[in-house]
Amino acid sequence: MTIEARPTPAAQEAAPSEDPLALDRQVCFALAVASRNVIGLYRPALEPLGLTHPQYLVMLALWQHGGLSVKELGRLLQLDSGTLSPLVKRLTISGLVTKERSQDDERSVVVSLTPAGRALRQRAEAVPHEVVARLGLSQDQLITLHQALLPVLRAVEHATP
Amino acid sequence: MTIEARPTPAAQEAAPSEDPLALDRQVCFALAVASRNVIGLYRPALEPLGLTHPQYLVMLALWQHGGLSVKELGRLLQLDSGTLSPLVKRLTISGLVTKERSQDDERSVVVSLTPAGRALRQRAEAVPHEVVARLGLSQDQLITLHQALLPVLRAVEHATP
DNA sequence: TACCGTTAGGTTGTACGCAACTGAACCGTG
DNA sequence: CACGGTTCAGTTGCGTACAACCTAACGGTA
Repeated sequence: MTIEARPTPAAQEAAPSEDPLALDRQVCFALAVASRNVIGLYRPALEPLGLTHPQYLVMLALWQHGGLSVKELGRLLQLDSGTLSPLVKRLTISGLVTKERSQDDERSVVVSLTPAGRALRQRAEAVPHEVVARLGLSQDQLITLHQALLPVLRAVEHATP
Repeated sequence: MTIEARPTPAAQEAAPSEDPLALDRQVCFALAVASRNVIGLYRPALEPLGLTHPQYLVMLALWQHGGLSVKELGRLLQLDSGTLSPLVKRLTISGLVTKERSQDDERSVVVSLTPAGRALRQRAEAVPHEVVARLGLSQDQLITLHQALLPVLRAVEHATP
C-alpha cells in the first residue's frame, strides 16, 4: 500500500522520499488518518443527538431500510456481530430501537426503530451539512474522494483473504 | 459529508437515491469502511511480524526518523498520549523499542529502536507489496486515492473544532 | 527564589472492531 | 424421526481511539 517511486516525481504533490517505507508514501496511513479525523468531526455534530458515528450509521441504515436483522446490518455496514451486538444494545438502552426475534427464524433478531428513533431522523438531517461546513471541502472534492474510494471498496470485496 | 443531489446524476457511478441520508451517499461511511477493510488486509501480513497496524505505523515513524518523543510520534501519527502510551508499552514488552526520559527535558520520553526493532525493518519491507497484491489495485488507482485524500488531510487540520 | 500557568506523559472510563468461541435454531440427509 | 453440519446472535478478550483527569517538570515573572 505504498506509492511507488516514479520517473517523474514532480507530477506528485507530496514529493516522496527515497524511503519506500516513508510515512508519507503509505496510502493506508493517509486513509486511516483521514477516516479517524473526519469521524472526529462528526463527534460534536452527533453528540447533541446522543449518537456515536457507528451508532449514527446504524440509524442511517434503519431510516433507509426500516427493520433489519443484525445480519443484514452487518452486511450493510461491514461489521460483525461482536461489534453490532453491544452497539445495538446501547441503542436499545437509549430508547431509539427495539430488538425482537424473527417469527419465521428464531435465530434472527430484527432491529426496529422506536418512535423516538424515527423522530431523531429530522435532527440528523443537518449533520452532513454541518460536517461538510466544518471540513470546508467542496462538493467536487467530496465526489472525487468518493469516486476514488469506490474501487477500494470493490477491491476489498474480492481481495484474497 | 453527503454527496448532494446533482442535476445530472448520470455522471456519477453509484446512482444516488432521493434520500439525502442514504448510506451510499455518505462519503464518511465509504471512508470508514475502506479504512477498516484495508487495515484488515494488513492483519495477515503484519501478524508474522507480531505487529498491529497502529504499531506498524509507529515502527515506520521510528525507522524513518530514529528516536522520537511520544509527543512527536503523536504529531506524526495524529494520535494522543492516551493511545500511544499503552501502544508504546506493548512495543517495549515486544522488545522492539525502549523508552527513556529525555536528558534536557525530564517531561519528555524518547522512544528508540532496539536492535530487534531495527532488524524488523527488513521483513516489513515486503508488507506494502503484499497488501497491494492482495487488494488488486493498480498503482494509478492508489495514487488517485492518495491524491483525493490529501485535501481531506489538509482540510481536517484547518477545520473548525 | 517562590509562584503560577503551561506542557509532557500517563491513567481511567467508554466505545468501537475483530478473532475466537458458545449456544440455540435451522436444515438437509439417511 | 434422528443427526450432523450450518447459520445467527451473543460473549470474551485484546488492542486501539479518545475524552477527562492527574502528576511531574518546565519556564516566565514578581
